[in-house]
Amino acid sequence: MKVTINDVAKLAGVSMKTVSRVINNEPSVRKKTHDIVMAAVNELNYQPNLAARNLAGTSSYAIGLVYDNPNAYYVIDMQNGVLSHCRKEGYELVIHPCSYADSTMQEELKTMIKRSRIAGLVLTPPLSEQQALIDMLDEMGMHYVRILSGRGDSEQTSPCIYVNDYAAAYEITSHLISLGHRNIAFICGDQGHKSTTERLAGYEQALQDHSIKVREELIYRGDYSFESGVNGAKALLKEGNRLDISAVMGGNDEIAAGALFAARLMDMAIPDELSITGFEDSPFSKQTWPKLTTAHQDNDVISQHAARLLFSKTRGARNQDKEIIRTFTPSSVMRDSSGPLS
Amino acid sequence: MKVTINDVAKLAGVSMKTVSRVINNEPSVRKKTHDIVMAAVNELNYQPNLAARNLAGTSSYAIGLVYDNPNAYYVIDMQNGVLSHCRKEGYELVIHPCSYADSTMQEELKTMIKRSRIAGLVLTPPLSEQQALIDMLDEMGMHYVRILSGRGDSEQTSPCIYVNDYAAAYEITSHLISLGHRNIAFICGDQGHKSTTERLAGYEQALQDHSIKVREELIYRGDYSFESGVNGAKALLKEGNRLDISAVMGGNDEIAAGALFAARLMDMAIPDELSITGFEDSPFSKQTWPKLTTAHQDNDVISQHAARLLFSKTRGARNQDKEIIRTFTPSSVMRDSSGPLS
DNA sequence: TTCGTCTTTGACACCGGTATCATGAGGAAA
DNA sequence: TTTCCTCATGATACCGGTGTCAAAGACGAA
Repeated sequence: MKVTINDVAKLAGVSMKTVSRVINNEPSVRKKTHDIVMAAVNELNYQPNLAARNLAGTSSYAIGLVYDNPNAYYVIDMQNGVLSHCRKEGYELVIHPCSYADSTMQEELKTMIKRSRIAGLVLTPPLSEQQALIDMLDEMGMHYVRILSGRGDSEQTSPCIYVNDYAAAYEITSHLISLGHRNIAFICGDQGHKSTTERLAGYEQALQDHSIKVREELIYRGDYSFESGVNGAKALLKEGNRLDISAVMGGNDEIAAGALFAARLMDMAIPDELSITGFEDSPFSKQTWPKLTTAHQDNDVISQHAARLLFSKTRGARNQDKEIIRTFTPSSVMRDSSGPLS
Repeated sequence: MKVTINDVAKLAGVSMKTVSRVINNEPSVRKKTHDIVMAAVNELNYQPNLAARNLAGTSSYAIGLVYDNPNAYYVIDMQNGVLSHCRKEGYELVIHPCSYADSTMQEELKTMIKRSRIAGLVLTPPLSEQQALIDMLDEMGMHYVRILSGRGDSEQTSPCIYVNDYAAAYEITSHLISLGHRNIAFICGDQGHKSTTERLAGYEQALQDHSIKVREELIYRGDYSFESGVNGAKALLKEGNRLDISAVMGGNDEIAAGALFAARLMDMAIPDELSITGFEDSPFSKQTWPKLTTAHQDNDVISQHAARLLFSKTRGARNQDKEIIRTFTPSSVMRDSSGPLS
């Protein structure tokens, strides 16, 4: 029933160590031997036992994906990207959802790492921003790759993948300005998240570069939820406020969808009376009415890159230290929820 | 740095086998010994190495979640439910997304099972309906729990969790009828999926029970996508069709959202001119305008139950064979997309 | 006290690979 | 041909637990 390395060795007429060498692509194996062994591997349909490898080897064949993100689409994208790389390399993926507000989170993560002998971690925001967590991992000597909101200008010593939310927000804001908008409101996501700060910063910089004053009363601080979008839009657009808002930028698509909902409640025509934009290009941003203008970030590519980076650190110390840091900039997608100032 | 069972044994002054007995809750360990060992375990913060356990033991400490479902919310719910149980029991979860249309799917799954020494599987629809897959698992002697669309009336020998889509569709249809609707259209999801058949059957039965003839031309066969909802609604509501449709039931929320979008394109007021209903109660069904009437299925509970069922099969053969089958019936949630016939 | 029986504990092989180091084979230089 | 060196291969310990079976201990009855 189950085929072990010994069965392969016997069939190939070599020692098990040679089989081990072949399946691990180690050097010093004669081409001919290699072929004989591979033939045996294929004939028996041999699959190395992960548990045995993890137990015997110095580094394990499992990596972890740690996240605290309510966005199902985001999580799935991350998983799929990392997983596709794992399969290619014969690794296992251990997913670890957790809550960054939970005080036992660090201990639980530590436990998970010890139990499963994790070789490396992919950290997604906002966990990737938690210094205490990073310190713990450094102390443990764990390998990790962080996905962060940022501009990639800092000199990191650990591998990072930056998502340039600043530039994306700058672009969207500029777009709105080019459409004639001057009174542009911004509904922020969770306070304390780097993405919130970065997106807001991009927005402010774009305004300033176009000589538009940043007005604090146009900034609503909420969280990354639909409800926050509804409430933010209601508060900003309330009659009597006289803020003259002609465009609302949402911190993400959910917020934008909420703003859309609120606008509908207030009988405002989108985009004629009000432009609304989102962030992240979630699938549902194409399913709202009207379809959302937003910023597309390629989570598939990002997560695959993260996995690749992690493997290059984990495996041989070959081609290391180059391209430890990489920056992805989301690109704006113009759809129907934004239009010229009327 | 890393604590092994031997360290614990040494500290407790017993043999490693005794420690093994204690952490596995085996019988025949004196209370006093048990306490001494546990004290040592806690003091050293010992975590048994999963790889070693998997390698040495007869059954492993990993289960798999197999799915082929484009709905991110659904997948996340399933994962979380199963995962919460896994953590409780000290198991690892191996997620295995795959495509049921892919001819290599079965081989890949087999490979995964062999590599990771999976103790059991949770199968979600539509994979859980594939007889060839089930046969393969039976042949391998794998444990599995299936989540299926069905009414739980068949005499299954393997553990199943039924989601009674039939009853849910019946309920929603009846609701629409009670609102005065007579010409109710139905936009189906993927052909060949059990949920499609069941939901359609519930719809038809409800019509018949209210002496309304089932009209084939009111049934649009598409798939579980937003686009399908758009196209279906367009086709059904096309001017000149003269079908007199006053309500459209979507096979799931995405279809319903698509129908909503199409209605908007055609300038139809919802629910005044047309009622629309969905299925599944995805988060975005609360975020459309108007909010969708739909059927809520408790995926958290379902997936937790699936995991529990699997563990009871995997572990000791203690309390087995009772409640191999369980049926959950989604409950309808009335929101704003459905209203009385005007 | 002594014996038999049941309970508790320990010694040791084993799971299926990897790591280390020794050994054998083959080729170039002397 | 012999010597030396390098490359290819194999023998064996080991990773950290579990399973088996035998030994030791506890306890009641004779």
